[in-house]
Amino acid sequence: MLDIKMIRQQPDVIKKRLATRGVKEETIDKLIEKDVLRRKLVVESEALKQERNTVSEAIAQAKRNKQDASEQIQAMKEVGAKIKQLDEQLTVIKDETHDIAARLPNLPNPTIPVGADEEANVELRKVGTPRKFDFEPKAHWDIGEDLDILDFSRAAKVSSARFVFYKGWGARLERAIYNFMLDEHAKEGYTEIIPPYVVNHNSMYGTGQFPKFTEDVYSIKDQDMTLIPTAEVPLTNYYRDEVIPEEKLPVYFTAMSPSFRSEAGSAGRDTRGLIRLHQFHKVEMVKYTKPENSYDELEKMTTNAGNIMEKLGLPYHVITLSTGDMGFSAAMTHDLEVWMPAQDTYREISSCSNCEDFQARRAHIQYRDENGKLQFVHTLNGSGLAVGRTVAAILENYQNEDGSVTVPDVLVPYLGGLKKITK
RNA sequence: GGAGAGUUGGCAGAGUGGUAAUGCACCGGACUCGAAAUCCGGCGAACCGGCUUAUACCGGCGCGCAGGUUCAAAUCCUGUACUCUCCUCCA
Repeated sequence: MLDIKMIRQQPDVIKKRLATRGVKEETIDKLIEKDVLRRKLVVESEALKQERNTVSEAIAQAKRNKQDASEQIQAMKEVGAKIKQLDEQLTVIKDETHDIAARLPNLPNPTIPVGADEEANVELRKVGTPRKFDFEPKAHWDIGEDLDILDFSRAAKVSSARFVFYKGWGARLERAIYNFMLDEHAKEGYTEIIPPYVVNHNSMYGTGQFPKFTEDVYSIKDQDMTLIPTAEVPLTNYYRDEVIPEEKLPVYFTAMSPSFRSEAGSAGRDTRGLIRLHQFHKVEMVKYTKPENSYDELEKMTTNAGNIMEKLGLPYHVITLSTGDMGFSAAMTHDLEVWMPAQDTYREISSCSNCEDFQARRAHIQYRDENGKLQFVHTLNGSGLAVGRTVAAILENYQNEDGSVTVPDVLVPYLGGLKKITK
């Protein structure tokens, strides 16, 4: 949520910056127009309420003195009716204002590339060198099915397309990977959390998924319950409606959780393999920081995600997303993309974002500064990493010509000493 | 699933229709070499608006949330969320 006072004070600046994210100027004009009307109604209503309070006090006084107050009571009846009418108008205009404001994306950080889509993203750095294969590398879904460690067709039978059974060493590999990731994050000072995987509407609103993106998630019918699309939701809402003691900041959380996504609108994309499923595991990192530290913390978080890949020996690069490619709540996002040999390209495996005070404002997450004033914290979130995509990357990058897959050294202890997955 | 109790500042806690006590904490002052104790005064109810460069000031709102009754609601009525206790069930 953006600060309405800021929009009121510098509408042109806001329009210009939000235009880079596809927000029309008319939307802001409409918002401001409604805000003007809202404040006009507030002033009118409050003036009448003040009168009512004053006269009511006089009525109370008269009653105590056993005097007649019927004239004043009669007058207040009319005032009361007028107030009711104004407040009804006010409720409508408030809802309308909120509907617009709640759907405005965050202001992009001024330093990020401006562009309509991923074409404008900028590569920050490249880490590791893609391996040269002296045979034709197979896609991870073929490797997984040949080794009988991934089963997509039975998942389609039991559930639907875009689900998978991990089996045997496949399941074991998935578990090894997220245990490894959680252990690494613990070393960096993140507190491990196992959050609820189902959350209420307020939580979805707090992180910015609702009201705009209800189509992208699975909600339970007739209940205020939604399957989390990412652990970011419970982790960031942990401190919703709270004032965090200053000395606790920054707060670092990490959690492994399933993520559920309806993938509405992505029909036909990544239809095979582990890349785009309705349910996948992800190790998430979330931070609450003071405003002045949030960008340093974003760099650190991006490094934390990158370190996982380096330890796993996976080549990757880091990009900064352009204004048009960024998620709704983010002010700046670094994506980490892992090298996928069979597709001969980099694919997103992590996304680290600084939301500044956008989510904190929605979710009312504050701290008291040295002057005792309430300030919104900054919130950050990042994947560290998407586990299914990590499995895919390992299968493809570590495959051997005979169809076996070498286990990355750091995972060997997590797989009971196994060094190679074979048939 | 059934029954009951509860939800009021940072914390504790009073308030059965007349417009949110009190204590602790916090801030200021007195006393003191200084501190503690004591005394005096004050702030403080996530918020919104007016006037402002900003404070200050003024007003509204505000007693879990949403409605209703009333000139007037923490208080009465309806619905609902959550917490706790007991019963039932359960990994």
